[in-house]
Amino acid sequence: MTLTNSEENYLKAIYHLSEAGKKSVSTNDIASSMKTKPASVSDMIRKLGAKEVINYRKYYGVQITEEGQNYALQVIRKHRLWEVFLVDKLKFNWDEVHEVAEQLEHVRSPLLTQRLDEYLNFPKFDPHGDPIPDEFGDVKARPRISLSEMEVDQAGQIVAVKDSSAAFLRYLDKVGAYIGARIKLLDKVEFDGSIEILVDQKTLFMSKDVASNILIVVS
Amino acid sequence: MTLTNSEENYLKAIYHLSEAGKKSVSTNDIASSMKTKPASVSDMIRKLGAKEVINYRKYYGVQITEEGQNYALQVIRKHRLWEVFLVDKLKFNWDEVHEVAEQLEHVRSPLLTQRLDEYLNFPKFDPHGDPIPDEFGDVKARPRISLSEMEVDQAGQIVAVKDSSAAFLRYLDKVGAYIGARIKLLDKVEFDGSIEILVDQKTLFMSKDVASNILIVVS
DNA sequence: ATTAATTTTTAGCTATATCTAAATAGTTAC
DNA sequence: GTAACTATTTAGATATAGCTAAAAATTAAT
Ligand SMILES: [Mn+2]
Ligand SMILES: [Mn+2]
Ligand SMILES: [Mn+2]
Ligand SMILES: [Mn+2]
Repeated sequence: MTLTNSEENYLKAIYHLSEAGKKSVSTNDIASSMKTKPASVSDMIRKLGAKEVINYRKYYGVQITEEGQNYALQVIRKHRLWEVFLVDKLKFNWDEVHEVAEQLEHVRSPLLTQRLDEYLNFPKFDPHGDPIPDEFGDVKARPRISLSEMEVDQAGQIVAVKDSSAAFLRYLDKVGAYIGARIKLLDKVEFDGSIEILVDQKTLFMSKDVASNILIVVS
Repeated sequence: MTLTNSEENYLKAIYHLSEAGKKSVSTNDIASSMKTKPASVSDMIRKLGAKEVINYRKYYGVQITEEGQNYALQVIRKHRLWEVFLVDKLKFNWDEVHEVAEQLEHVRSPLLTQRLDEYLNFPKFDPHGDPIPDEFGDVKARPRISLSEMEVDQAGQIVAVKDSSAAFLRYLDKVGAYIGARIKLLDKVEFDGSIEILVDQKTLFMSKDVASNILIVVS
């Protein structure tokens, strides 16, 4: 069973919105995440339903099937492996990789995916800290919380970002926040949720909005 | 100006059939080279004409324009760079790369192409011996003749193959012919054009059909 | 110079992927 | 429990890319 590039993009969006198959997903949510119109989504989910990668009951949203999850995970695997390739081998900055990976993830060649994985030394995480599914679709899950959920005096390590947009990532570069950095929450302003953290002997202030897009493993 | 993937594939075919813009190309030739029908080609060349990458006069075939040649050369450049990547870095055999490169050549990212070129150390030829255009579309041309055109006792070096099909390349692997091999023509059968050559102290017999798909620089 | 053969184009159909506008189903508020 | 609002689907367009069958133009043969 094969999907078109566009079908793969929709399926991937549905997988992410469903939080790995846990929730059902609405037409409007798919439309806004894909930047298309609800009418286009209605057409597409009918097709994805026919191909049995989602269960679709008119007016009641969609659930991704087991088969759909496996398919989505293979696309995500390719996306993240290419991102690692671009950063590790071609010296792309982490804010330059997403769009290119959006294209590369659709290249169809199981041999290519396997060899790329090998060449990159079987990486477990992409440049944004997201886990890379293995060839069977298995993902190493870590218990992560967002920086905005931490308590004052708690320490931990930045392990991922929720937002992979160039604007956000360049801001993190500028202030000196990066995947792997050890941090400690120094202060939290109750009024607006903005925080003060310690990173590499430096004090950093950030808004709640920024903090909520940084993921931490507490330790 | 951007072309769709399908338009890029047609333009590349037209470029190759025209021998780098030297000849005009017929609808039927494009159709057979693209494995589509003449009716589909008529539609496509009308579109390519509108985008001014070819000159098209109904019933009189097409000529690729200057702009069309530059565009085609950039696609060819990407195709061949990816082939080098697959063979040099991912240990693909030379008969496994063409189909994958057909997909990768359409990835749109000037930065990717430039960095890939750099990463591969600015290769001048692909795994089949075809020259890789530089970023300006300039190609290093070498005076090559086919093995079937050589004279008895002439010596030279295999520099490229005309046919990149897996079947042909695996046959060459089996008999021990490869790009870079020094050869000498020992004998030629007038009746059917079949030949006998010396490669690495070994004598090899091959049909005219095979010999005409092997390109030589005489020396 | 006609006629015949070949090549090319056009007409009309299918499939994908998108859109806007209109219709309809479902949900919420009173 | 009906009215109002919101979400979703359907209808009808447009654009791409392919096909077959029929028409038209070019080229070749007599
Ligand atoms: Mn990404
Ligand atoms: Mn994509
Ligand atoms: Mn291609
Ligand atoms: Mn090649």
